[in-house]
Amino acid sequence: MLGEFEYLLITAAAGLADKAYGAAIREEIETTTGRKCSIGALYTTIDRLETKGLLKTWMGDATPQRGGRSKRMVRVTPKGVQAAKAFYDAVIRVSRGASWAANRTGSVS
Amino acid sequence: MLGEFEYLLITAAAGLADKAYGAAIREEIETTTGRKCSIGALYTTIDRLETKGLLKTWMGDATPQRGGRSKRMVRVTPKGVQAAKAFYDAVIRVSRGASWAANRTGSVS
DNA sequence: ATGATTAGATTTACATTGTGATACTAATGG
DNA sequence: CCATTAGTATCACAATGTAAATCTAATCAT
Repeated sequence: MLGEFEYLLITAAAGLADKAYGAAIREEIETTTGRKCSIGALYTTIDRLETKGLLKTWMGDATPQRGGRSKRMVRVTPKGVQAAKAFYDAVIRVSRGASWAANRTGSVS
Repeated sequence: MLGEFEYLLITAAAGLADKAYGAAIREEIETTTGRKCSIGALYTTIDRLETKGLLKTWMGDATPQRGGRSKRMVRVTPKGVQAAKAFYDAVIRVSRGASWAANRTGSVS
């Protein structure tokens, strides 16, 4: 099963689509969660997810800005999407009936 | 932030209410998730959550059955409920827009 | 009453995941 | 040609997740 931060990372990367690369993903995570995302957390997790085949990464070209360095681009693989879905479904299913979860019927309006 | 298994455990315990004790929680987790819950995972996590103040436990009396041993009863503290809610909300918020998440508006039917 | 059986809890050791701190790399601007 | 800067890489450690084996005491059958 995915860890919680792994899920966050995959979700952020998926949302950024072809604009997904290390620093941008970090930015995204920080804005959507409101909490700090350390550099270490980011790249070690990217590495691990790539090893597991849930992400694919490659070096893109540099930002044409002062200091712009070659970016590590990220793409979520089908297997990654599947794992994310499994995580999400598990949380929803388990939470059914919990007082803190919106009392959903399972059907969507 | 809570880990994923910690969330599972709190949710199961909350659902069982005053019938929540080690073995029952384990049973609950296995049926709602469909995956094995090892003994070690269970009690070490209970210990950790208690240390963090998210659970309170005490020894109850034995089941009046052959081998019935004193049960370790579990109650989720207000702080525990709060942590679970935070975890749940974080997952929902972050997943907004993800292809694998049901496209919910935030309102509930 | 005594040993086998059994529900349940505990412990230990290790694997996986999460995180801060620090260092590296190369392009740009002056 | 060096200071600055966007971005990546690495390291060491903390927190979480898990399997396997063991302990405990109440009941049952004899």
